[in-house]
Amino acid sequence: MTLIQEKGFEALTVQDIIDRANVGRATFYAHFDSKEDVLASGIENLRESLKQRQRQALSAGGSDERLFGFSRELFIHANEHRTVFRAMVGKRSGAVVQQLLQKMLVDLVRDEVKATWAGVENDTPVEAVSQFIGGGLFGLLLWWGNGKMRMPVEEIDAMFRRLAIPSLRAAAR
Amino acid sequence: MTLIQEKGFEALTVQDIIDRANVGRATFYAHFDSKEDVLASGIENLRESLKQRQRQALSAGGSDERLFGFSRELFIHANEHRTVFRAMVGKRSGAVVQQLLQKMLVDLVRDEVKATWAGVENDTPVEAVSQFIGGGLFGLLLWWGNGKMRMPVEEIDAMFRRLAIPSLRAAAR
DNA sequence: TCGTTTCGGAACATGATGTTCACTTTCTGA
DNA sequence: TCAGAAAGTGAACATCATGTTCCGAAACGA
Repeated sequence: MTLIQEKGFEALTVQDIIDRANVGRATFYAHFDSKEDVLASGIENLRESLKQRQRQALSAGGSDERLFGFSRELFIHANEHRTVFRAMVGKRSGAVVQQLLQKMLVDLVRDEVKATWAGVENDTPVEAVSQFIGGGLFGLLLWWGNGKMRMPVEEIDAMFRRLAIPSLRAAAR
Repeated sequence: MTLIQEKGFEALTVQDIIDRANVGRATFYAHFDSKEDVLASGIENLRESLKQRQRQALSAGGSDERLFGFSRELFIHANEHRTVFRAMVGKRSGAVVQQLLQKMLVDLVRDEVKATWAGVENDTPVEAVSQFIGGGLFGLLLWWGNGKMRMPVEEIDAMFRRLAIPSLRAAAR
């Protein structure tokens, strides 16, 4: 994470990593296939952390107002770790990071959609809605993160919910 | 494009390009900075082509039903060039291509949002809505394209409109 | 403590990148 | 038509990142 903040993920090299980690080259390749692989397991941690928060939010709320309640946790999380977050999401880190992050978001959204649509009739496949809302959320997150992030968490989250929930409602029939 | 279909963009090398193009190495670097640069100008062509279609759609329609009318053109376009499209968007081509494509889509959406929101009061910045809807559209497009694309153009387009238009409506106030 | 597993790091093969250079081809306009 | 300008050619090169291999050192565990 420190290294990503310093040079961005794109410019990062395996040599940088093993130097910083005081680890031999062979050792690195015994554990990871590539720097992308390292990133993937890093993202896996993030996913777990968000999942945790999502579960909390779901069990705490439950009312209709908590639809996509995890989004608030997401924005809070991004805001708390804004230095790392902006390094990951910024121009210098490149598209690979973003792809992994988006996939993670879509997964989170899918769980939510599945949960709230249990037994509901609908015209639109769960997967399509998840891709749409997940993609939209990620777009919003990127925009927020690449700006100066001076918009408060509550506001960007409200914005997302104002955009996403009508979509979800409209897709269910 | 042919080369991307063969090996995907990621695996493509400058050597491949200049061999296929019967061009000297020095000549290549006299015109482009990198293979990404080549891709960027390729995408620029695509953007022009879509812009063209968008203008046609806007002038032809104009009614409320034509909101995001360009999306139909987009899906048609993707479907017509499905071989190239799937090569560009597929796993093998990697995240750089996708990033460029998404940026292009968000630009298209932004124009549309700006046009339909001229003078309308709204709670949500144009940019946020554009990022959300553009991101969602791209997510949908990826999902459609990476599947077998056996869902008809009309259907995926209807799906997008069913998801996006309520968002747009809800964001305007 | 001894055998097994893991680590360290140098060395190496491979392959892509981007630049330079001497040379050839193509273009252009008087 | 032709001479000078502009653009293209491809070999050669320096540089750099990747991923593998190997052997000695260290850590582990029963």
